[in-house]
Amino acid sequence: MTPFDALSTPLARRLRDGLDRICTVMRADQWGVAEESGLNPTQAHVLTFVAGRGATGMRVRSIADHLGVAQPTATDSIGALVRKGLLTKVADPEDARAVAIRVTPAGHDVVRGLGLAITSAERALETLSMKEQSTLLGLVIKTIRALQQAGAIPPQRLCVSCRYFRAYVHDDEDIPHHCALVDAPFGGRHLRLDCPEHEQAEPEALDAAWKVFDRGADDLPMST
Amino acid sequence: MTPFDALSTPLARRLRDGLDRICTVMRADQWGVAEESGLNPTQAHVLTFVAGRGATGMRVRSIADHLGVAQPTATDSIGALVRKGLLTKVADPEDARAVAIRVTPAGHDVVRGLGLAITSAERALETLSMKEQSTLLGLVIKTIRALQQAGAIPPQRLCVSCRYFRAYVHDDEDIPHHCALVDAPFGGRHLRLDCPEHEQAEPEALDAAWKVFDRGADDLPMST
DNA sequence: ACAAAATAAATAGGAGTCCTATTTATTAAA
DNA sequence: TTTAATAAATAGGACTCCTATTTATTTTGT
Repeated sequence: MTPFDALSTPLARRLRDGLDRICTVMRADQWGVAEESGLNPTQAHVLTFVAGRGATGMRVRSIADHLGVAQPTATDSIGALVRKGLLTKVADPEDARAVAIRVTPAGHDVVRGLGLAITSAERALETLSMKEQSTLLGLVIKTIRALQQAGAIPPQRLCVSCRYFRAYVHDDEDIPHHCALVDAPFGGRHLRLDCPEHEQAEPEALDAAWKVFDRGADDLPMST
Repeated sequence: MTPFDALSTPLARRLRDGLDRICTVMRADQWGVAEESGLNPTQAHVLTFVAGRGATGMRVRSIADHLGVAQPTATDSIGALVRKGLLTKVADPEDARAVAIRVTPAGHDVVRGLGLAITSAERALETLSMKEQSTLLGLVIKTIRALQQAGAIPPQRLCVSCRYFRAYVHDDEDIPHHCALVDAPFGGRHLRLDCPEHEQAEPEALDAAWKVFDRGADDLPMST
């Protein structure tokens, strides 16, 4: 039918390479943003991660896993942040081998500053239509799920893997989902990738939820 | 209607953060792949970039721009690759200030090896349906265009910006586009992000092509 | 033609990433 | 309890990545 099927690189490969291009920009963006706070991208990443989760203190290991780097690398970056007074390390009461890493007040200030920046990647994504953005979000979430299932990244706090999530339970196609925690309907464009209120659903429930989500997103009839 | 519109982070921001998660995996992937060849991700990136374009020799500046790093950083990495015998630097005949950087035969061998690896990101993308992958490709391309227009990345050799590209000229919805260079129809799933045969279209033609592409991808009638 | 401005790349200098391998504690298991 | 597994730190080394500056050329404006 067309010679392209045979000749071109596999679709998934091209997709990966395309995402890689976007990643390049994001790295460069991050230097710009982080630098204003006297940090580099890795430090900024560590700091915001701990700020987002570590009210009670994070372990070195989970920080390393989240960043996708070796544990000594995380130790390095945490050290740099401790030196700058943005993180503290205290003994973990539950395990004498471990440390609990927390953000200092100064650290929280920096995190706030980092959050204000709008990067060129974000601006580029804003040029897509709402519908496109929301489609893209769905596809990104599915990709993250696959990565999670493959063990390539630690579990994320996704709406779709939450016990309070109910996929496609409303007729309104604009906001077909429901969050049982706040007891409100919402739509694909509202799906979160890292919800603080997330509570992991049971495996069977999770499977079922994903199935509904998969079916719904692809080719749902346009009404009811 | 739903409290989520008011409460949640902007869609583009969540999208960026989601892509960021995928980037993290890709960085980690790249360590694994590159390391087998005795390289690190940056070196692998430089090497494949030069191999893909630099038959006649690349400038330090374009390599730096492609990687999104400062020029001295590119000098560093090029130096590491020259030391390893994978790149060579020769005086540029057109400009005595510049150098032409080329891949050595040993370098080409390494590039071949790098290309064989299948990363976990690629595998994750393969779990999406063909339709989803091809939708995602379209959205990635649009995002790259926006980044290009904002000057955040140098021009890519995209089908859609090529003078041989004809968007939506065929009735067959599976392969609606046409490449005038090879004179064959092809579909969204075949779109390239870095085609060696690419020739930049004139600005007005480009605008027109993008317009057709934009309209087509979003909500084209299902037949004819 | 010629000083001034712009450009190509290298250098200097320094903080910090990132790795593997190993060591030091502590906790869990056989 | 030995033995294993785990949490984190250390050691050591190659390189990334930055800003600022320097050294050559080219390009421009007069």
